[in-house]
Amino acid sequence: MSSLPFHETLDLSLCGKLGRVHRICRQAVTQAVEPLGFTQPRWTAMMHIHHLGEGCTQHQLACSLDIEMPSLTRTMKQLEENNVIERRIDKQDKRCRKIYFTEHGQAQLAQLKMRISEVKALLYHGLSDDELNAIAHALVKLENNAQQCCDNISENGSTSE
Amino acid sequence: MSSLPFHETLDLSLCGKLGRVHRICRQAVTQAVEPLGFTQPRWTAMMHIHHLGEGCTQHQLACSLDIEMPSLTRTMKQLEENNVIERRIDKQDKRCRKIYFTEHGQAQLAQLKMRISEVKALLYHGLSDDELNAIAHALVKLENNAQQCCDNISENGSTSE
DNA sequence: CTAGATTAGTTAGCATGCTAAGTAAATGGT
DNA sequence: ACCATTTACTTAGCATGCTAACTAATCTAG
Repeated sequence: MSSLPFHETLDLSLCGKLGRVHRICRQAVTQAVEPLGFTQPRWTAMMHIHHLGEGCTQHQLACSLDIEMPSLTRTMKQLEENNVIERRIDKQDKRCRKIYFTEHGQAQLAQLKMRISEVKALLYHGLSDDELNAIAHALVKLENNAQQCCDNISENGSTSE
Repeated sequence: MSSLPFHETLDLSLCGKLGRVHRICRQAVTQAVEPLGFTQPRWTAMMHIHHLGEGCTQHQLACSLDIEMPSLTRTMKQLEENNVIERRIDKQDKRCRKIYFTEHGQAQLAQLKMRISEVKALLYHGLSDDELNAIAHALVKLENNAQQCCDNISENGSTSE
C-alpha cells in the first residue's frame, strides 16, 4: 500500500496530500504559539514584518507573504487590535500604511522566534538537508507547472481559436 | 535568494509554501474540470467514491478523503443537487447513507478521469519518479512529525505533570 | 491644471477546511 | 428489557484563503 510510487499514491489525492500536510503543520505551529495569542496568519505576518524591517508597507508584506491584500487586511486589523503592531500613514504617499511593532509587539516577537524555532526542529526531525532541499525544489517545480497550467487554461478558455 | 537551503527558505514561511503550492495545484485542476461543474472537493470525492466502489458510506469516504464528516456533508449535498450521486439509507443500519452514482454521474466520472489525467501529466512535467517519491516520503515524515507535535502539546497542555 | 489610469488599501461575500453541539439509530451492560 | 454509550450524519458557525468592487491618493497626458 504505502510502497506505491508517488504518482500512484496521489492519483486520488493529488492536491489532497499537500493540503493535509499543510493543515497539520499549521496546527502544530499554531498550538505552540497560541498561548501568545497568535494564529498562523498572525505569526507568519510578524516574522515577515521582522524580516522586511519595520516601516514596510502592507503591499510589501502581502508580496512577501504571497497572499492577497484583502487576506492581509484582516490579519493587520487583528494584530493592531492585539496591540502588537501599529500602522502609520506614510507622509510621502498617503495611500500607504507603514507597519511598526509596538513595545509589546517587540517582546512578543522575541517569544515567537523562540517557540517557532523549537517547533521547526520537531517538524524537521528525521529529515536531512538533502531531503528538505529535494522537497523544496520539487515544490517549486510543481508550483511553476501549476501556474503555467492555470495560465494556459485561462487563455484558451476564452480565446479558443 | 532562491539558492538558500530549504530550512532557510522556510524560516519565514514554514507552512506557507505548502499551502501556496496546494492552492495553485488545486486551482489548476479546478480550472480543468470546472466546465463539468466540479470543484476540487467535488471531483476528489467523485474519484474516491469510484475507488472505494459504489455503495460505500459517507464515513468510509470521509476516511478515504481524510477530511471530517461535516466537510463531506456539504460536498455530498452539492453532488446530489447536481444529480451525479444519490444517497440511499442502508437497510441494515439506518444511520448509514450509501453512495451511488446516477447515470449522469457515471458519464461525468468518465469525463473527469480523462481531464484529471491530462492535468496530472502537466503538473508532473519535469519531475522524475525519484523526485516525486522523495517528495512523497518527506511529506509523510513531515506529517508524522507534525502529528506527534500536536499530540504532545495537547497532552502537556492540560495534564502538565 | 484637469481627466483618466494606476496603486494602496478596504469592504463584502464566497469556498472549503475545521470544531462543537445536535439527532437518530445501534449496541452493550445490568 | 431499558438506560447509557457509541456511531453516522447533520447543522451552525469559525478561520483563512480568494475575487469583485469600492475609495482615496498619486501619476500621466494633453
